[in-house]
Amino acid sequence: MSEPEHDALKERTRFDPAEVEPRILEAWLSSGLFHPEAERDRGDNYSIAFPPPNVTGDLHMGHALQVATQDTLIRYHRMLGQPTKFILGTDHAGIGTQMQVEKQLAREGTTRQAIGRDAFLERIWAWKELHGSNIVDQLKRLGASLDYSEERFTLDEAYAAAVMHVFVRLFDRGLIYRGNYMVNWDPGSRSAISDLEVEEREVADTLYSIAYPFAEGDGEVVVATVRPETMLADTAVAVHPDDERYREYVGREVVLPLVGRRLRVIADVYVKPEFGTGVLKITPGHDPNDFEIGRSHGLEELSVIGEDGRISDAAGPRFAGLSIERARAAVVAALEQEGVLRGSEPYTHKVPFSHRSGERIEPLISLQWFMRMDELARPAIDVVIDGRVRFHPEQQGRVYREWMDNIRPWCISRQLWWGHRLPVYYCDACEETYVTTAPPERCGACDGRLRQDEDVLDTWFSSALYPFATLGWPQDAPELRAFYPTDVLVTGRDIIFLWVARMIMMGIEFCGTEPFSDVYITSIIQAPDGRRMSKSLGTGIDPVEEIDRHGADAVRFGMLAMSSTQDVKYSAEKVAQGQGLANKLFNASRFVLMSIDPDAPAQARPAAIEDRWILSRLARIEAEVTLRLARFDFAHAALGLYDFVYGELCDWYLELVKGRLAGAGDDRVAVSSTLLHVLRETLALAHPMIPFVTEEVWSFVRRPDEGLLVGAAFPVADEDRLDPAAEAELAWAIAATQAVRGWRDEVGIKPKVVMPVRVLSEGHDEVVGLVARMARLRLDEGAESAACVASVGVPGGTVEVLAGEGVDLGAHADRLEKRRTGLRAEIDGVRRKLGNAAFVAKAPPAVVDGVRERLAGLESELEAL
RNA sequence: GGGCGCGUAGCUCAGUGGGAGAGCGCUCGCUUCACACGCGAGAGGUCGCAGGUUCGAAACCCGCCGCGCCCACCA
Repeated sequence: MSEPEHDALKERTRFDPAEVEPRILEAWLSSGLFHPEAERDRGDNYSIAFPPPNVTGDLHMGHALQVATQDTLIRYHRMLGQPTKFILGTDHAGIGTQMQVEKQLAREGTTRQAIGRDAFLERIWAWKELHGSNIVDQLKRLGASLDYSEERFTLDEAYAAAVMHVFVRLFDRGLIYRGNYMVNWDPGSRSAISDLEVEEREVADTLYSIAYPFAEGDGEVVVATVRPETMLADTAVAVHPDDERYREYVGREVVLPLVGRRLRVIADVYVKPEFGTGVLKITPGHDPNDFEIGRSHGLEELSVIGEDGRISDAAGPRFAGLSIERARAAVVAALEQEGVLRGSEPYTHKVPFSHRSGERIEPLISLQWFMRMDELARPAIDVVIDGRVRFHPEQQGRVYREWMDNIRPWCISRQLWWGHRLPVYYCDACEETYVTTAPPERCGACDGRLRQDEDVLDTWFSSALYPFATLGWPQDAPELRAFYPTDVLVTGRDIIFLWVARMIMMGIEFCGTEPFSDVYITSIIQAPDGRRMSKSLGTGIDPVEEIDRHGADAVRFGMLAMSSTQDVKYSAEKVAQGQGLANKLFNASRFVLMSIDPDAPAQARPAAIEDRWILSRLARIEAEVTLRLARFDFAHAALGLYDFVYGELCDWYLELVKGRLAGAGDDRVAVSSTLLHVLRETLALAHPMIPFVTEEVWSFVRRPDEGLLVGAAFPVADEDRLDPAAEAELAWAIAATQAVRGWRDEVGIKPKVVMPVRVLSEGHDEVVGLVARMARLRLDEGAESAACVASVGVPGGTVEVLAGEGVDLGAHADRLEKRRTGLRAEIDGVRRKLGNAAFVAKAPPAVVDGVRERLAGLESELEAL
C-alpha cells in the first residue's frame, strides 16, 4: 500500500456502502467475470436460473432473499473455479402486466377493446420498455452476479419460438386438446384461469331453503343453496341413492319455481344425505360438482351468467343484466313472493376468488384449451422418488408428490392479449383447424382464409420452459450444452406447483433430463408483525430502501441469517447485524493494514500460541462455512462467519497481537504475515455472502498479480493447522481473562489500573502473559514483594491480587460469597449426578469422565476462594 | 376434511439425548492509539401444559392448549 493510500484509508473510519458499492459493481461488470464462455460441455460447469421477476415489477423482499441465497452459491462455485452462469430473465407476466396497462387506459377513459389488439400490445411494449430495466438495476444493487450480457425475456422471438414448438409437439402427442369444460372464470380479467390461480376465502353467506313442488302437485322437495340466482339454470334435483326418505322420489319430476321448467329427480352418490335437507339442486352450468354430475347423467347444461359476471339474456328479461348480488336479491324476493322460500340462515364457507384480480370466481362452461398432465407427471414423480431431484427441506418433496399424484388437466388458454398467442388457425370457410408453427396462407381443404385463435397461453406455460428456453433450446446451442441441466433451483413455496413441477415435467419431456438436481425452497418473508408483506396492506418493505439505509452486504447478510426452513418475520435487527459485520470487517482490515510490517508476505507463520490458535480456528470456520453452504444452511454459514469475525478474530486475536505489532524485529514480520494471511482468507471466505465490503478491502491486500476477489479462489480448510492444544489453552486464557475482568468490574477497580497479581494455576505458562495483557495485570513473580489482598477464581486455579496502587477493595467480599454459593450449588448438582450409580454404570465413560473433570475444576476453584 | 410446521430471555430466533445460547433491547463502566454503527462487564429463562421412555429430556413418544401455512368439489 502506498503512503497516500495509507493516509486515505486512515480517514475512512466507517464502511460507506453508498460510496463503495457503485464503484465495486462497475469493476465487476467490466471484468466480464459474470459471463462464462460456453466453450465446454456440461462437465463441472455450474448454473442457476434465477426465477424471472415480472418485467414491470419491483424488487421485493422475496427477491432479496432469493438473490442472497443464489448469488452466494453462484459466487462460491465461481470461486471454486467452475465456469458459472447465473441465468437472468424476466417474465412477461400475462395477467398482471395486462391489467396494469388496462388500468392506465381506464384512467384515459378508454379500453383495450376500443383501441384494438395491435395498439394495445404496442402500449404494453412501451410500458415494458419504460419499466423493464428497473428490476435489473435493482438486482445489480444487490450485487447479484447474473450474466447481464445475456438477458432473456419470455416474449423474446427465440423464446416465443420455443413456446410454439412445445405447444405443437404436445398437441401432436395428444396431450393438448380443446373442449367445453367448467373453468374458473375470472370476471376481473375476463379470462379463464387455472386451479392454481384460485384462492379460497371465508365468506359469510346465507343458506337459503327453497321448495320445488312436484309436477303432479302432491308435495314438494326442499333444496338448500347459497347461490339462489343459479337456480335459473337448474336442470335436475338430486338425492343420494341410499337415502330412504327420498327413494320413491327418484325418477319423478319437480317444477322449477320462477322458471317453470320440469326437472327430473336423479340419484347420485355425491349428495350428502346429512347436509341440509339431503336434496341438492343441480346446476351443471355454474357449479363444478354439478357439472360432473350433469355430464355423468347426460343433463342439459344451461348458462345464465355471462363472462361479464352478470345475468345473461338466457335467464329471461326479468333478471337479465343484473349483477350477481342484485340478481340474488331479486331471485330471493321473487321466491318469497311465490311462497316457496322455506327459510334462510347465516352460513360461513369457503368461496373461490381470483388470485390475480381479487374478484369472485364464476364457474362457467367455456370452450378452452387444456393440457393433460398425468402422462408428463409420471416421470417427474420418479425423479423425485429416486433422488435425481432433491427438495430442501425434504418434506417439500412429499408435498410435491402429493400434488403430482393427483394432478388434473391444466387450462392453458387465457382470454388476454399480452402473451404467447396460440399457434392455432381456423378456416373461416370449413371446419379445418391447423395447429402449427408454420401456417399455410390459405386453407388446404377449401382454400378459405385462416384466422388465428384469439387466446394466449397461461404465463406459466412459457415459464415451464425457462431453464432450457433461456439457453437457446430447441437449437443445439453451446449454452445449452454447457449449462443444462442447471444445478439448483431456488424459489418460494408458493410456486412449487405453478412453476417448479411444470419445469420438471417439461425438462424431462423436451430435454430428456430433469432441469436441476436440487430445489431449495426459501422462506416466505412476512412483515415484522407476522402479516403477509404486501403493498396493499401497507406491510411491504422495499429492499432498495433497506440497501440505501444499511448497504447491500447488510441486506444480503440479513436475508441469509433470516433464511430458514419455515416462514420468517422480517428482521431489521439481522440486517443491522450484517451492517455491523461489514463495518467491523472493514475496520479490522484498516487496523491490520495500518499496523503490519509492509514488507511481510501473506503466509501462515505461527510464532506464538495465539497464532496457532487463530489458524486453527480459521481452518474450522472455513470447513464449517463450506459444509453449511453444501447443505443450503445459509443462516448458520452467515452467523458462523459473524461469530468468527467478532468473537475470535477481532475480540481476541487482534487484541492479543497488538503488542507484537507495535514491536519490532522478526516476530513483528511473523505476526504480520500470519495476520495478513488470516485476513485474506477471511475476506475470501466471506465474499460469497457479503461481496462488496470484501471486494473493497481485497483491493488493498491483493498482490500485484492478482485480480478481483470475485475471481479469486475460495479458501480450503487446512487440516494441518488444526491445533486442539492451542485451542484448549486459549479457551482457558479467555475464561481466565473474563473472570478477572468481571471481578475488577464488580469491585470497581478502574479500567486503566494495572493490577499486580500472582497466578496460581498449573500448566498455563504459555498464555498467562496473554491474560495479563487482556485483563490489565502485572505478573508479580517475586512472591514476597506484596501482600495478597484478594483472590479471584479462574478455571482450575486462582489469581491472587496483590496490594498496589489503585487496588481499593470495597464490595468484593459480597462478590466472593456470591461466587462461592453458586459454586457450591453447582458442585452439589454434579456430585449428586456422580453419586447416582445408574449414571456411572450406564452413561458412556467419556461423559462420566467429563463430569468428573468438571467437578474437579469446580472444587479447585472453590478451594482457591 | 387431509397434511405440514411452530410455541426457548422483553423482542426476533438458534440449539434436537449429557454443563440453557445469539442478535437487538435493558443496566453498569470505558473519549483503551481499527471501529462510539465501538469496547468491557452484567441482569434477565418452571425451554406452552400434563404424562411417558431413559442413568439423564428443551430435545424422543403420547395427549392437551395456543398460533400459522398448504391441499381439498359438502350445496
